[in-house]
Amino acid sequence: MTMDRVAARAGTNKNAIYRRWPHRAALGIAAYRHLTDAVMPDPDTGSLRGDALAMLRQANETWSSPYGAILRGLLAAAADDPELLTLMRERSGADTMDRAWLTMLRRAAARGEAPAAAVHLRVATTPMMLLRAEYVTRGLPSVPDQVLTEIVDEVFLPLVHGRGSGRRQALNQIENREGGGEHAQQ
Amino acid sequence: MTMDRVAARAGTNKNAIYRRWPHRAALGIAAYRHLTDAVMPDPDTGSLRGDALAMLRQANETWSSPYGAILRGLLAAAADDPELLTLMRERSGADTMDRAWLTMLRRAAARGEAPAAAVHLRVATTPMMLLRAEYVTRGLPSVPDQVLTEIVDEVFLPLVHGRGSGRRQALNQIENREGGGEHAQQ
DNA sequence: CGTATACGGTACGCGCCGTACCTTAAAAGT
DNA sequence: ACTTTTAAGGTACGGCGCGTACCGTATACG
Repeated sequence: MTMDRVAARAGTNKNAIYRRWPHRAALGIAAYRHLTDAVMPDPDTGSLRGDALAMLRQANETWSSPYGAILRGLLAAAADDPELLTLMRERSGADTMDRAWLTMLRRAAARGEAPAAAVHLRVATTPMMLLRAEYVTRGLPSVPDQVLTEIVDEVFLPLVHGRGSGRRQALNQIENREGGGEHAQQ
Repeated sequence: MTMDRVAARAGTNKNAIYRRWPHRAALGIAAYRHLTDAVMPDPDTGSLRGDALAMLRQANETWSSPYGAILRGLLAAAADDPELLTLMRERSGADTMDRAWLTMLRRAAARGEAPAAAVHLRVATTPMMLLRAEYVTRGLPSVPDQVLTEIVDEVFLPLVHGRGSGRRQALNQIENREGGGEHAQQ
């Protein structure tokens, strides 16, 4: 993903590219938008598990594609540039993704498949966060499907059902929060 | 984190550094080891919540330090080099960390604070994975303490208690696995 | 037909990595 | 005490990649 290569691949030279995009990063963001605008179909398979797996599989496929490779490299290059990172996140449709997960949870709650307390942003974003972290720790462009099912079956679904379904942990959390909550920030 | 700067800061020049470490990455790995060897005290606060928070806080502090900044930059630079990444992970004591989380869960299970089914690698690694993903999505340098408590209270503890505590989701998962398990890989 | 705007091409400066060559000081051997 | 081996510091270079400046050329507009 060098500018020279991009230019060569486009049949021209760097100059034409720098006329349209100020930075290398801007080009990457544009590529990302172009990539994400195409897809993201808000799956509705009828079960929470099916929806979650569909989302994860689609995301995994996206990030494994050649575009994804470019994206990952670009993201890595921008790791030390906070403002660039926020720009990428803003324009990347990441919160569109989060909203999709939330509506997915709402549908599940409406079906009685999940407690209402599971409709929570932190819960909704957890699977994608885990997938992202998996990308970071592995060097690989693709995550095996087994990992995706494990994220869903061993973490996401137990988490969804663990929230609000018991009174024991609710009490636990309340009484423990007394001792830990006021550390908030330093 | 340029080699010239490192050399200048060490009061010498690049040459001496390249005599000891073959790559820039090797230097970073050494720095990481030097960093992680010092700490990691396997906290035992008496409650699962306290232990988890202690681990997360300590990790957050570590990654926010100047060393952490170097590490993050280095990790970003190595994002497209799988063999280097595995080398970093092998020598980084990441699985030491995972083991610490597992023993933490075992202690909690022994105290009756968590079901035995919660002693699971995927569960144990989840909080650190979430923290890592938080670092990726934010520009960092540091994650506010509120996020850490949210990871623990909204995800980790419900997840721990959600596993094995109910028979409904167990059945759910079994019957659903019929329809999804054999997708394994493509 | 002259002019303005956009495009293609070459070349350059800067920063950084990694290496090669040279000089100098300390350690080891005789 | 003198020589030789070894380790260290210093300078310079080649390569790569980003971003910019300068130059030539084609197409649109008055």
